[in-house]
Formats: sequence, C-alpha cells, structure tokens
Amino acid sequence: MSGVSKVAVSTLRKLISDGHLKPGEKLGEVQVAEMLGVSRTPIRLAFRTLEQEGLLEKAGKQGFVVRAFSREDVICGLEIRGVLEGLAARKMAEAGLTVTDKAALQQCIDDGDALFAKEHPTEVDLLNWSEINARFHGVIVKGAGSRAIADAIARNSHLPFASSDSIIFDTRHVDREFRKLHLAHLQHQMVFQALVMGEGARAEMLMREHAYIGLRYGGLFGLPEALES
Amino acid sequence: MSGVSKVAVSTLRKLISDGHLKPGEKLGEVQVAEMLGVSRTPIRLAFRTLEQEGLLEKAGKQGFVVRAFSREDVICGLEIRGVLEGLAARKMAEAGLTVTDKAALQQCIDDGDALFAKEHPTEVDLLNWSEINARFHGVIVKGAGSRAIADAIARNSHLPFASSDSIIFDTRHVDREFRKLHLAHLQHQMVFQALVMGEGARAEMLMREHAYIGLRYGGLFGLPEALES
DNA sequence: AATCAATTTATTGGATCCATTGTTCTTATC
DNA sequence: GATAAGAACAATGGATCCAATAAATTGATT
Repeated sequence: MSGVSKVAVSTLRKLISDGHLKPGEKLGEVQVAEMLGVSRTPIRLAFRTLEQEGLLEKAGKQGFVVRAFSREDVICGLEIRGVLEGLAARKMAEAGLTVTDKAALQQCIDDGDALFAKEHPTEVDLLNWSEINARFHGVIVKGAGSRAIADAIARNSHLPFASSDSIIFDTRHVDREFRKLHLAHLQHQMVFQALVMGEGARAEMLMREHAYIGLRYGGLFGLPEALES
Repeated sequence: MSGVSKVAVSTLRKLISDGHLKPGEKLGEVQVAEMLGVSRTPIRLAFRTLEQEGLLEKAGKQGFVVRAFSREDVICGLEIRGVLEGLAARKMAEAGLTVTDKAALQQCIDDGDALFAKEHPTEVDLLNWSEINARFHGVIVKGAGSRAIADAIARNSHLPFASSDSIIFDTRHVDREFRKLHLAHLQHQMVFQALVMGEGARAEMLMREHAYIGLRYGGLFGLPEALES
C-alpha cells in the first residue's frame, strides 16, 4: 500500500475531519475515484482502512457513509485515550525510565517552561506547543515498551479530538488559548515527576485526568449534541 | 466487502490463531490467493484488514508477515482489555443500569450459579461457561451506551487472548479448569454488585482485575517469552 | 390514483491485465 | 575467488473488465 492508496487514505481523512465530507454523506467508489483522479482499486483499499479506523461505516447494504460523531462519542474518545495513555504511563513508571526517555521528557518540560515564560504569545507559539505536546505524549506511548499498547493507542487516534498531536486552536484568542495550554504543561510536569519517582498509580491517574483537557482545547464544554464540523 | 473477501479475512484469522501460519512467516498475495482458490483482489483487501487488526505487518518493503506476539504483548493485551472494559463498566454504573441490562446480567449470574453447582463438570460445561462469560462481557461492553467504547474494545479483540469470548481450555484437566473458571464467576458477581449499587470506581477496578484472569485461563503464568502457538 | 411488479440502471465485488519496483541470479572484471 | 554490475524474474500497486446484486423508475393492473 504505497503511493496512491496511502494518499487516498490521508486525503479522505483530512476531508472528513475538515468537514468537507459531512457526517452521513454517502461515498461511492466511482465518485471518490473520479474526485481524486485515480481508479477504483486504491479507493476500495482506502475505504476498508477508513472503515477499520471508524471514520466510515457501511450504509445498510451498499456503499459507505461518513460516520457521525456525537458529543458523547468525542468525550468517550478522550476517556479511551486517557485510560490507554494512563496504562502506558503506569507501565513506564513501573519498568523505570530509561535515561533516554527521561532526558527526552525533561527536554519537553524545559521547552514548555521556555515557551510559557513568554509574556506576549503569538499564533506560532500555539503550534510550538502542539509540537512539544506531541513529543511528550509520544515518548510515553513508546516508553511503555509495549508494541501492543502503542498499537492500541494508534488505532484509537483517528477519531476526532482523540489524537494528542492534533490540537485545534481558536486562533482569534491567542492568549486565552495560551493560558489553557499552560495548564496542560503543568500537568505534564506532574506526570513527569510521578514517572521519575516510579509512582505508577499516580502517573496513571494524572494521565487520565490530563486527557480531559481536550475538552478545554476543543472548547467541547459547549459542544452541540451532534457534531457537524 | 461481502462473500469471498470476508471469508478470506476470517479464514486467515483462524489460520493465524491456530498456528497453521507461523509468526514471522511471509505471506504472498498470489500464494494465499491460490491457497484459498480466489483471485488476488479479495486477498489484498483482507491483508489490509488484518494489518489494521495487528495480525499481519509489512515485512520491510515487500509482502506481509504474520505478526509475532511475545508473552509481554499478550499480557499488555489483557491489560488493555482490562482498562477498556473497566471504563465501560464505570460509565455503565455512572449512568445507572437499565432494567434490561440488569436482568441480562442477573441471568448470567444465575446461569453461572447453576453451572458451578455441578459436582462433576464435563467438557461441555467449559463451553457453557464460555457462552455465559461472553454474554456477561457483551452486556457490559454495550451497556456503557457508547459506540466509541464498544468499537475500541472490538478493535482490540483480534489479538491472541485479548478477546473475552474465546477462552482456551486445557480439556485434559476438566475439573481443574472448572475451578479456575469458578473464580471468574465470583468476580462477575462482585462486578455485578458494584454495577447495581452504582459504584463506578469499584466496578472499574474489579473489571480491570478480572482481565488478569486470562493469565490463568491461558496458563500464561509459565508462557514462554516467544509465543510459537 | 395508488400500489405492485418488472425492467433498467447504477454500484459493488471479483478476476485479469499491465507497469513499476524490489530481489535474485549470473556473469564479468579486478 | 570475491565483488560489483547487469539482466532476468517475481511480486506488489493500479487500471480495467465482467458479473451479480441492489436500487430506482416506469408501466400495468386493480
């Protein structure tokens, strides 16, 4: 699955999360194939992949439709990520941090400290945090030393808001967003402390709580029952 | 994806879990297509599905190989199932059991009581428990009322020992196995009690602990580092 | 006019074909 | 004799073709 097929998957993923393909919309193979200028074959492969990822679902007997996500789905997605990354953090703490992982996490903390020392954040700083955040979570996901856990998290990272490395900002209110993100950084610091001290249960609890911050990122507190993004 | 393609997926799944296709074995599309007597097209679709499920993985650049699972992978698989079903149980308890769910769970408890009242269990009784067990877990998985959680659990149920409805018995020692299963039934009773009383945190904790009983089912305490089943 | 049936059309699933790429075997040169 | 380069081969990815099935439209009958 190289080239066209992979491109088709990521293209459709983006089209769905961007809302260009609306929830409930029926997708035909020929239609999408012509849209992307390729034959039906890679589209068929892409549809199966996206079905497994949960972004598409079979519509009755014929064709696929874009999956609709309710507010409850999104919250459960965050909770799922929370328990899985919490499990990863616990196992990481129990096994003891490697010097490499500890250094990488320390770097994330330092970078965050430097970032949030700024008095007048810009839009770029939001993206910088996004990168730091993704790095931090990435170290923990891999740091559990379990392919099974990393895979499970990856499998659940395609749903909207469920991925730790795709934060959606409200770029109109940079400093308000910046303050929200600062809380995330403080949580990272606490998780890091627990990991270093080998406190598995505490690291797990903190990661689970940390997942809920997605509700703030996405402004999901006031999210309508049916997402139409 | 009906007919041949679906059959190909389940056939390959069975061949892998049965050990007829050994871990690390390279699978070619033409080879498998001829083996199953179909063309390459449904095999290609099946390979992508099995890759997503984590049973196959790309070997370098060309071809797929059967994924090898270590003892650690299996244990992590159980833990993943534990945290996910724990999450489901907690949300179920928090939302309050529906009368339907409560009745269904009660029925599982009653059936288990009747089963384990037997003094001289037979091999069939092991299978009976397997059905009761699957029913109990199924009610909880669905009972969380979240499509997202049910999907996440389903996505993680294809790995060896990770599914709650595929228990592997040692049929040579029926009553020893029967005693192991009795412990599972007692755990079900406690989970049921917590759910009825709306004790979400306790229900979650109990479900997480309950997942580890897979280590006893599969006799994984003495499992070799590299599974070659 | 409404409903049921039949025919036609559109769409998906499977098979085959072609091209591109990775691998391997052979040969030639150092 | 070993290594590198080139050629032959095998296998995957993409496109096209054919068959089967579901949906839709039209026509006929009540």
